[in-house]
Amino acid sequence: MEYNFRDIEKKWQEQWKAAGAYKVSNDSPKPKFYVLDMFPYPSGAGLHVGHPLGYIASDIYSRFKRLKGFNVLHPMGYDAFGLPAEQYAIDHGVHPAVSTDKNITTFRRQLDNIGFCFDWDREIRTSDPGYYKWTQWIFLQLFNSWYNRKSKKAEHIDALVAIFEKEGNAGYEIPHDKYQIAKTGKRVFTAAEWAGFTEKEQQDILMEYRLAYCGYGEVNWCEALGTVLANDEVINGVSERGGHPVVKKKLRQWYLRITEYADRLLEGLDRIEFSESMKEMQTNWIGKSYGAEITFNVKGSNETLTVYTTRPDTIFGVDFMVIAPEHDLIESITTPGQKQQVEDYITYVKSRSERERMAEKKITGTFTGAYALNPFNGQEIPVWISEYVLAGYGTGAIMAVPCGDERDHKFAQHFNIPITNIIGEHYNGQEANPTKDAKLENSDFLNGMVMRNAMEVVIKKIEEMGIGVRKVNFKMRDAAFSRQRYWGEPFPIVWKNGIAYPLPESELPLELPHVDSYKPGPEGEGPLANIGEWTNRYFETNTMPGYAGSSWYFLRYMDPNNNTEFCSRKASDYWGQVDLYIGGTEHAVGHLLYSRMWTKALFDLGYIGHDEPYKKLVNQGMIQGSSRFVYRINERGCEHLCAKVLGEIQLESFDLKKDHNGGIDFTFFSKELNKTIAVELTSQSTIAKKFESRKEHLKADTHNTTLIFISNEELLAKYVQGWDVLNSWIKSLLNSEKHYCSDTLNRQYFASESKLKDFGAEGFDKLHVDVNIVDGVELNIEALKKWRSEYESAEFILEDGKYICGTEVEKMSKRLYNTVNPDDVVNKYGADTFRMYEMFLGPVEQSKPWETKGIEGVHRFLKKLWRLFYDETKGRMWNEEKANAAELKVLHKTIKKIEEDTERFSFNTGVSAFMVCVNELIELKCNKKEILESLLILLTPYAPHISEELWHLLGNESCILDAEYPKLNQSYLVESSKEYPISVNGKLRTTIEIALDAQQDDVEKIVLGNDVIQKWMEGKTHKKIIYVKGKMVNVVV
RNA sequence: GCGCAUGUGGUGAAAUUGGUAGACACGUCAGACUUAGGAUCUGAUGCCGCGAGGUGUGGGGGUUCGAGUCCCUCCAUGCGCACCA
Repeated sequence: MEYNFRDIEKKWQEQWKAAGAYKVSNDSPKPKFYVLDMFPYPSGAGLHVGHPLGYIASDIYSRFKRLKGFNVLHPMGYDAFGLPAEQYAIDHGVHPAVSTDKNITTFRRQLDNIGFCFDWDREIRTSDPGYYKWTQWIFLQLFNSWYNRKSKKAEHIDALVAIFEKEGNAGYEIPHDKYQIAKTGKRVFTAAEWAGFTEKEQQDILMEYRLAYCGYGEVNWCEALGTVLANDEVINGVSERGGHPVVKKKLRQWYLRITEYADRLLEGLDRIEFSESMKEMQTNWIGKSYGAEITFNVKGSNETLTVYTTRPDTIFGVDFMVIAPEHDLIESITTPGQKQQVEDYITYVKSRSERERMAEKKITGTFTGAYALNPFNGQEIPVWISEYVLAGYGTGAIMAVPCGDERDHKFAQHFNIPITNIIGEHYNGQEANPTKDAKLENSDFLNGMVMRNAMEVVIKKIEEMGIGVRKVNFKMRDAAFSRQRYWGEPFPIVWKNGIAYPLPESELPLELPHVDSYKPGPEGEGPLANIGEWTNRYFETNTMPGYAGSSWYFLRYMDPNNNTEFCSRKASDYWGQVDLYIGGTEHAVGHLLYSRMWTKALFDLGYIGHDEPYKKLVNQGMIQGSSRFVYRINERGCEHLCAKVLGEIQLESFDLKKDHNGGIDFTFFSKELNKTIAVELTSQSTIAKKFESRKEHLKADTHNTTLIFISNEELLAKYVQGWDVLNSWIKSLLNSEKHYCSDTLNRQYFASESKLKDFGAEGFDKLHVDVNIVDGVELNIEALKKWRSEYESAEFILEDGKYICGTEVEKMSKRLYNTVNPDDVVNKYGADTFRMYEMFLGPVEQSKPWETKGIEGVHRFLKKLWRLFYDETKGRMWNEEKANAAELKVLHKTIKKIEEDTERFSFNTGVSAFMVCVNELIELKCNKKEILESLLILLTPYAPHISEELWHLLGNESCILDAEYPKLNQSYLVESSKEYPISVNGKLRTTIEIALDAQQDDVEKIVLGNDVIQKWMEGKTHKKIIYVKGKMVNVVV
């Protein structure tokens, strides 16, 4: 009886499905455990081996917890709205719903192949109206809420209206600190004023408070494509597709007021188990800083310039100001002399994406001609514009202190702005020093004060003088929450007279209408603006962004079929937080912040009982592709090769030179033969024509020229036969009296990696080939010929009879032909092998390239395990004898290791522990059911199919998925002595077996009595002996 | 540019708390069995050296009896940076 994984896996997958083995109930006496994978987007390319990495990890953990007696929720679904489907629709005319559906079917089939324990009855899709009804509903809750800074939580907007009616907004500042009420030009109003506002005026004000609000924002607008582009679709100011110019354009956008939650998002990080780096990324993204806003007068103007600084202590080191190119003040303060320059600069900046502006190493900027005045000493400070200052952060203006800030320093050096040193010897004149511990100099009333302490003094002073305020700032901006696209959730909003009215709940879901074209609407609006029945009803034409549906999906899994609520309070109270969330770091600051904010808002409004969605986060690394390349020899390669041969022939009587007039590659004059030899290399397809026309030229020739026209193809054909063949062939052509013109097949030549040196650095084209037709690095030539018809007649320049490909680690992507389909791997080795191999590759958190080499080892392990039970020739191996101490020790060592490793997500070492265990049992010739049965339970989370099969073959009737996890018995593991490593001066010299309960004195005697140690001590006496019980001994001499 | 992560044999990696570096596999080499082997089994395998021994965790420096692990610094690679999801 052999290990027939195909039958076994098929059989159990069917039986588990029929028995509803993965069905999870919301009602169980067992403790709950919620394991979640990050929401996948079902791309058209299907799953590649990189995708399941995290799913396998979470599946193992889920099954482990289930065996440990938990009621485990482990659901799966699809983040089904998204740009790729829409782009596909634009290119191919297929409705995104249709292509998405198809993609999901493929995804599902591929997932099923791997044997996951998902409860598919709970599947959700964000594009399903039954789902997005609730996305829209939550949006309405956000729209109908405001953030009360006093109670520090979201509340219904009606409560705010009641406050306004009673007392105006004096106690509740408008969140956006620059906003002024259009009618009054002020930020504050009384109850009476409120009552006097029109509905529109009232609604405009309320919009400034809502958690989901409508405003205006700059986007990357591409006129030629008629669409808005993502930052990474813009390269060097032009669109990635088509290379059309891209400019900034203000468009009406929806936003989420996530900034109101900045402090709570920071605070919440202390209560959740994310990696430190993840918390750090979120903290940096939120970017809370403490400082001051200081207002400067502008010389000869009524305008004032307000800057935000985190270092008010450096106020006397300010040598210039830098304002963002979008800054409102530019127009009014720019002097006539600088106007043209400023305008040119702004035009340049408009073409640049924010990313480019921040990444730019080149220093750019221009002077406005204006001067700000230092409020303390009246010093004139030139005001510059530069792209490194972003309008959205702080006040969009900074005071530059070159001696303390690297970027300011570079800017000052570049534009020759004199630098004031306020930190004495801490500044070396070469580079900035951002210290806070220097004593201030050149700083008026601050002189002699340590910078750190001076901050507080300055802030107090500027507040006294009324020229500034203490200010906490956040780098985080409100989250843009709309897209000018089709394939997303429609907003349940109706616009009437410029007022946004929420659709009543009873009209949800507002379904996405059918469109015939996915082209953008007028003025940068989305495709929905093209639909009459949509615009006639004044519906919002923007749609929600990709992260809308994924911001709350973990709640829907708890209660996926609820038609009356997004998730019942009973269900969310039972399941609570996601106990384990597995996914990539790429979501660090997007999805993971947004979903945390949504959770907090829903918590504030009383819909759920917890305010952090994910208790523990494990980041899975990416599986990268290991690309393979073939090298096609090109024209330059042939020339290089020919030159090499000609050089080697070393015909002294020939004078090698380039013929510049005739376009001939090589021209020789032979004194001996008294003739000129012209060697031309060209491709077979054009050689005959060139040869004839050259012959025509020769009629008037006085140099007695012999033409040698060699095609690239023939040159390479000779090269393939060997260097000597090529060499003597060319020699014979040169010595011949006759003209020569190649006549061979037109074909491509590919050179194996080590042959490339004959063709020069640019003599070949590097082409991706499908990794699936390469065995390791050796190309399957026949498969390549079949892969592309153009390669059918290709020739290969081999090394040792093989074609060796080049390799490179890249992102795994269809485009790079380096994807490996899990279906193929599962088909060849089985799901159990695939699961264990993915884990065996290395720690889940780490990124690594996929290599199929090595999977044999894992497959071999499963076969070895199988042979402990059944042997192909000997039949049944297992017996019911009593286990001895050695066997029990192996088992319990394994129980301990597997439990620990699984619990800490160290699945790779877990797999090796199984291997060690099986190796040791084979060594002990142990086939005892008592041992093997427990081992199977341990193995179930990793390799469920083989475990279930053998479990039943041992005579069990029940399902192994709910078996009782073996209990560790420490007493089997107790040791009495240990082989200690003994070092002399830190260098390992020998090992000695010493009892574990030995005391310092005993150990010293034993060690000093050892011959090897005596030898290494070289007669010297020991200074001390370090003895760490159970670890090691070190003799210091 | 800013932020984060990662660098250990020919390869994937292990070393959980500062305590025997390279577990477990792949590959390679040698051997056994076999009509056969892309099956199975046995042994060897970081590097240098015949050996004694030396040396070795990206480079340089430091702390320590002892550093892959801690600190400083430099280098390389990968990921993210707000409309990809």
